[in-house]
Amino acid sequence: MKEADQTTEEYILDRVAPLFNRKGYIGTSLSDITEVTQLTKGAIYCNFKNKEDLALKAFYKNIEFVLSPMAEGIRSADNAIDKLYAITGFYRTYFEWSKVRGGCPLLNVGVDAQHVNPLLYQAAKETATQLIGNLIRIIEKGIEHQQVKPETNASLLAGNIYAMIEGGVYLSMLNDDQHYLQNILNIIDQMIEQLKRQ
Amino acid sequence: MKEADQTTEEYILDRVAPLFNRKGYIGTSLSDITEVTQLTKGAIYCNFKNKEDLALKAFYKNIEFVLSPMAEGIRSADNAIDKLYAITGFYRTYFEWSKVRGGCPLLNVGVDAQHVNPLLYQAAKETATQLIGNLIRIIEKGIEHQQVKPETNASLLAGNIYAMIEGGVYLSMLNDDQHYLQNILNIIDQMIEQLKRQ
DNA sequence: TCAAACAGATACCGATTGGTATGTAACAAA
DNA sequence: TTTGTTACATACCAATCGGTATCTGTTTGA
Repeated sequence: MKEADQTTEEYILDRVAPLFNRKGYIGTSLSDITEVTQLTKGAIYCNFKNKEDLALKAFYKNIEFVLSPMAEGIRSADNAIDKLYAITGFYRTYFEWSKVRGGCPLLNVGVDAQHVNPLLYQAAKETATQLIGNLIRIIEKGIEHQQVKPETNASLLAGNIYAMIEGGVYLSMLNDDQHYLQNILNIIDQMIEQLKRQ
Repeated sequence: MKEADQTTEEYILDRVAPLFNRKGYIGTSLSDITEVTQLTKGAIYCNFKNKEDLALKAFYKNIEFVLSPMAEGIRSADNAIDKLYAITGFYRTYFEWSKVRGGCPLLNVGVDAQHVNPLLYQAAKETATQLIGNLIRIIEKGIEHQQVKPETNASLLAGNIYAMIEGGVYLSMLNDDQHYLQNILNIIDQMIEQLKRQ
């Protein structure tokens, strides 16, 4: 079961994170957790303070998992426009990629936890802020290095792009049809093209 | 408590619907329900088959409530372009309007119920299909009556608009800041403006 | 070699879950 | 007035909830 060099904590998180992503905080019970890990409550509470602690770490695990391929794509692009295209390129694979983990954890937790678990909700909020912040910085650097039109409103554009992406993700998940997300990414690509300083 | 001409069933739904919208299907317990209605389980199970039946009817109640002002706006516009502007105009009030009910029921149930309650999930899916369908019909009628550019892809555009709206709703709810939605609606208004057949 | 430390299993806790069987009081039809 | 029906309350059910105290077996350090 457990991989050779993996701690029990990591093993539990690996098994439990997709569960929380799918069924939400309240919807995931401790018996679900013991079943999927094939461990007992003793083992769980030895490695995590409580259910909330486990759910929070599972959320970060999910975020790290689904977004990990994006960072490399951004880094390997050497100008702002290509970095933006790297982001939309990444999200073109996102539907299938995140589906195996139970969908987009940012969307799931942001909606699920809002009136249910303040800590999880705060984590989702901060993650979104961070993602949009990264986008803002890319655009601003692009303006600075004269790759992007100087009149561009970076934070406005970044917010719009992320709203569009999450909306596309939502509709695609709801209908189990990735076209919604793909079509939105096409629109974003058009917006990026018009950002270029010629 | 109960309004004069209101049946007990309607009274229960009125009280319970915002609860389900906020806390989700599993997160809303029968004791939450009896507490908010000041009724007993006997009364609840006399008027509804079970929790699932109640949650489903509560969802439709929520949808009807939050979307009811939109229909009138659309109907009173006499051409496709103005109908589309009526939709974005409605969604400019949507953040504050839906907030008192616990946010957008379509977003909440679509995300909450997916791996938890097939019936609710299906209801959310069908509601989204219906909303996008309405939008498609408006655009197609606009093409037919030569108000909208004939080369417009109605279903593509309708999907994009709804994805953008739901994405804006999501980010606004997450950050408790309606600017995200407003900014997206500005983009959609630009898209509508470019739809005009001149 | 022995004791302390630790990881995990077992067994249990009170509280709460969704649901139901029965009771009761009000009303409607005869 | 009687009788059947309805609407809701009460009281109860087994199952499950998150969490903990205790036990056991292994590992580690002196």
